[in-house]
Amino acid sequence: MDMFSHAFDPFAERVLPPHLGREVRCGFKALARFCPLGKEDSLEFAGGGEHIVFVARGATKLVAHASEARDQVVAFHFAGELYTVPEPDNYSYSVCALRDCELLAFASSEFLRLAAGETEIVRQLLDSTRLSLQRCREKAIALGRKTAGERIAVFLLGMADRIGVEQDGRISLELPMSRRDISESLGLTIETVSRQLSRLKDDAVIETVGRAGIVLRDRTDLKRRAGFLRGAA
Amino acid sequence: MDMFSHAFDPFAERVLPPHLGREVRCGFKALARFCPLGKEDSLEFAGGGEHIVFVARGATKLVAHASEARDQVVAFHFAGELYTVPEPDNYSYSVCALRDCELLAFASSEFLRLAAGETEIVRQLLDSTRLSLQRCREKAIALGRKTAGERIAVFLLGMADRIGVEQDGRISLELPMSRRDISESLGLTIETVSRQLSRLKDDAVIETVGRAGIVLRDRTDLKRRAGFLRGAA
DNA sequence: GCGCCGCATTGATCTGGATCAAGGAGTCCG
DNA sequence: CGGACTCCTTGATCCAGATCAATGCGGCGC
Repeated sequence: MDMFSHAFDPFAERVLPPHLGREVRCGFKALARFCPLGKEDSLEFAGGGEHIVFVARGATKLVAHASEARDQVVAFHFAGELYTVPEPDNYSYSVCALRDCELLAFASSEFLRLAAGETEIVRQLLDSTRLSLQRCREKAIALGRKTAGERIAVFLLGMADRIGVEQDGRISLELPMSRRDISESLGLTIETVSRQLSRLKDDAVIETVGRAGIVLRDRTDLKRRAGFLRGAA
Repeated sequence: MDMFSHAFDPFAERVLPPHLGREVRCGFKALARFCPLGKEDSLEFAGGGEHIVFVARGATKLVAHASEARDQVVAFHFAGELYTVPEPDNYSYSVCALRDCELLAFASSEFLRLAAGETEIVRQLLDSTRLSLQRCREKAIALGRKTAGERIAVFLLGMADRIGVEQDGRISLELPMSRRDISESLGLTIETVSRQLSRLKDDAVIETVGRAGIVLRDRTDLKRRAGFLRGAA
């Protein structure tokens, strides 16, 4: 089986309903642009227009270019996730591979035209969009009202939920993004990210394993440091 | 005609397709909770679960309670807009009237069940959600990477697009929200908001009319001050 | 139209995180 | 296995915006 089909299958599995007619299915297959990206490679969508991206394999960041040398990471996405890349407006956006990736990219208008009759696909897209909105709102709350320490705690808890693996009672994660990516996601500098992680290590809340590995030693304490009003325990 | 119908009609007009069957239409009418709110009144959704809100008349803020005395305004919404209020998770959310309002509130799960077969309604909801996501991403960029002056400029330009009226060649707006609301939306303090507005007034970029009135005298200059990379002119 | 109240403005000072500046340590490649 | 390069950490200083503290003034009630 070729690489494209290998990437398309998980998309179909996750987004297209099983009973979907052969023509529509082939329509999506024809519309999908297969994008293998090496680590650090970017997808630019210079052609304008909104796009829909599916991560078949790997991990990506969605970056907004606010101005010269001021980028904001809008979201991280992992294998199996579907999301929208905005049409360039006040900012330009690009998708960048955190590690080797296989993506499927669709022009949003075409995707929606194909999906128009298929409620389940529209519903799937709605659910993905709602999840993105949910995460974006939480990010806005963190950026607007949280201290550096709280943002790091929120970030680690979120990553633990998404890519953490339980290992002898502890949650362990392998961060695919650099300190720079984290700082650009949290509205901080790399120095501040580093200092906050060091503090968590000094306070025995986390352990670090090499550059990317993190083990959460005390999740309760981390939640407390996240400064949530609810579920503070 | 009663107040409820008066509020339901604009909802039906905007969200429900014209050919929609009588039963489904009545289903929505039965599901809608009519909420007249006085200025400063809040809708709390203590019952948990996600909700969908339509603003029939008035203007609202969606507020997240980050922690004791630290609220973040997630979004402002005006008449005719449809949006989702998240289920309480790490934060609790409430909808607050900026002035006298008439809202329709729906339990999200029920709304989606009713809409399940109706692609156009799901599509309408998708479009609303995409717009919310778009705005939320721009907010995240502003909160993560922009200075106080830039945030105020972005805010004024955004409000001008949404509620501004052209008046002898100038754009004039009547802000329904207080300085506190603005500061809680932009991740600043009321003092900083006030100082930045004073500076814009001193620099003859805007005029103020009473507490709420703003006239944009030099929109180009304001765009420059917004620090956009694209369309900087 | 006048006086009161609460929001808004303005000023003085403080501070969390940015910026500037060296080192240190993973990791990759030969 | 070693060398070097890049990313990360740590330390010193600075500054935008927060905080603290008085007034100012628009709008509403009487």
